[in-house]
Amino acid sequence: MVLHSGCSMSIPASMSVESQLPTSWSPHYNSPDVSMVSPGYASRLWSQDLHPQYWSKYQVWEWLQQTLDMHQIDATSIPFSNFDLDGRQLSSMSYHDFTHLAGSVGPVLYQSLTDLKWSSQYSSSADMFTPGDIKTELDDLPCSVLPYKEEPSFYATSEHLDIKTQFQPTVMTSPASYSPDPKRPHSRSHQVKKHNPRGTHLWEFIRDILLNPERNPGLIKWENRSEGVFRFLKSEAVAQLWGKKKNNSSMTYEKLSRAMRYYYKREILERVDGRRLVYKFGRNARGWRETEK
DNA sequence: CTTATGTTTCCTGCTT
DNA sequence: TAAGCAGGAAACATAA
Repeated sequence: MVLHSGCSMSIPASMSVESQLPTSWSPHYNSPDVSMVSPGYASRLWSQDLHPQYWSKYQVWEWLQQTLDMHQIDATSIPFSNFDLDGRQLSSMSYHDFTHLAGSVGPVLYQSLTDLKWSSQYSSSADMFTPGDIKTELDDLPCSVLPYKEEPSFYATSEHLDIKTQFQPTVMTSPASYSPDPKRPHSRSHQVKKHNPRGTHLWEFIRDILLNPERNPGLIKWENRSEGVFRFLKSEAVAQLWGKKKNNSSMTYEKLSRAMRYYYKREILERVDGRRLVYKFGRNARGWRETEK
């Protein structure tokens, strides 16, 4: 466990699925209401109005996830551990720092951040934004106090992605059109997938859990990492988690699995017969490989 | 308002 | 027997 020490799950042997969930997941948003605006896909953009300077580590991490997603870059392409930073630290990084920490993906991240810094200056009434003296400790609240209730949306993945991803200058196979700017309609030379609220489709949700063994111990497990075969260990718990994300408390594995089966036709998943709770990523699922292509 | 997409919900029947 | 798996149908939610 690399998590905040105070958050160990001290739950009795068998309990409701609720308690099996990684309750340590308690990102804290400064604007509580934001997450409720659109129930389904809450927190569309980690508070657009909040200058990156004030992000917590969690928010930095979430920005990373979303930016990679937006650019269709495999999440394992960069060593997340290099980004265990809060907004203040992140904001002080130079272009060079980014390329150093994220290789070829660095420029994309740098651009994205620069854009966010810029736009947030105008969208928020932030008169301040004095570099250097802000302390973002939102991240370290005792999680026990927080009711596992209406968290923002991304508990599936975590900051401490301690994947074996050695820092490899993985050059994206695709020209990776470096056109950041996730928010401005113009200047998007990159066709963002249609109808994808923010990279939160079921299969992506599952994938992200898989990529975060530390945050989600025992929910889903790789059966064959290189082949993309995985198995649900706590099917109902995963379903509850999914339901929580979609603000649907009546989600069950039965229903979740129906949605999973629809992926066969789209080749996002491949059929694995004979083995219960086992699925396999198909050719149209991206971002799950250790080293993409 | 209309559509397409991506589920969500329910169900019948079969397999482990 | 319980828990999964297969899909068809139809309802829904969201985004464009």
